[in-house]
Amino acid sequence: MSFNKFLLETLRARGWRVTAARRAVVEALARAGCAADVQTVYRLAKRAYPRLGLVTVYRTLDLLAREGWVQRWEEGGAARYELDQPHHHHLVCLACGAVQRWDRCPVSVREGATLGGFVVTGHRLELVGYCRTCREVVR
Amino acid sequence: MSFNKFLLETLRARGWRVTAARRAVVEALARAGCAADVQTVYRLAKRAYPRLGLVTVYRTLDLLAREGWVQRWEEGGAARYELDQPHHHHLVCLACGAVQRWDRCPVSVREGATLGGFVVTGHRLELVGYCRTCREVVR
DNA sequence: CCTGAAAGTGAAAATGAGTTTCAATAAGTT
DNA sequence: AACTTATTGAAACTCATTTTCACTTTCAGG
Repeated sequence: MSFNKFLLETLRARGWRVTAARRAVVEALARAGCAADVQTVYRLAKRAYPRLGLVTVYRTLDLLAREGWVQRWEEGGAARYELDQPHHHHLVCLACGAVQRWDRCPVSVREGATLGGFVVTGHRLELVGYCRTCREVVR
Repeated sequence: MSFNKFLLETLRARGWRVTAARRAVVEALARAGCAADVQTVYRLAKRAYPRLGLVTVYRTLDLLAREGWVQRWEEGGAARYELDQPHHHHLVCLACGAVQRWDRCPVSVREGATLGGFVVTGHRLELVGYCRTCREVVR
């Protein structure tokens, strides 16, 4: 809970208002864990603050992304968000679509590297394959 | 042109019909190069086969992806496709959205590796940053 | 070469994620 | 408490993608 408070207070310090809707979204995001889609965040947040609108979830996630508190990425036609945690990647199951977090980084290109004029500021890696369950079921 | 023929004949051998629409899409895809969006493929293919419908482009790209001839990935709300070429990755510019192909692979996890029950069959890597042009303009 | 069953097609309508608009509401300053 | 202005929710909208369905084409078998 302390992290959420810090996040919200930092937002306030930067001139944004701290509202019930934003509090609910931040809390939902923290509970949702890795790579939650908008609907999941919406459902969780609405539990704590029933008159929350979906639009506000989009707006808040966008705000948090622009302020650097969450990462945004796309998978299967819908965006996913997660609180900006220590550098990690994702294991995406081709059969069931489940996303697992994986804490190692097997990418040898570091921030600031220049590749023929292109300056690298970061990277996104997804390892695709089959999760333990689907591995047995499929094929 | 020979590659396209091979692709189409292989499809036929697997029981799919080779149609004018599919020929046009495959040719467009070959011309489009790296990471073409659906609209680009559609525009190119329609030149060769004017009564082509957009729906058929979606369907054909989907077929080719399922048959393993093209890679599909998502970026900025619209899917991109490209003929499955030798393993490579993409440099995505945060400012202008341009996508460049990059032929090296800095990922040390190989196919077949098992990570706590998850079997890796492949990976997708995007290096994000600023292209030569935007690097000078932005900031 | 014909022919017919089944696959494939295009147009239009439907879906669904995400965005915009706008009048009403609430945060935080005075 | 009053006031200014950011924020909100609902509804309408946009745009990529999918579905439906009546019509067309492919190609295996004659």
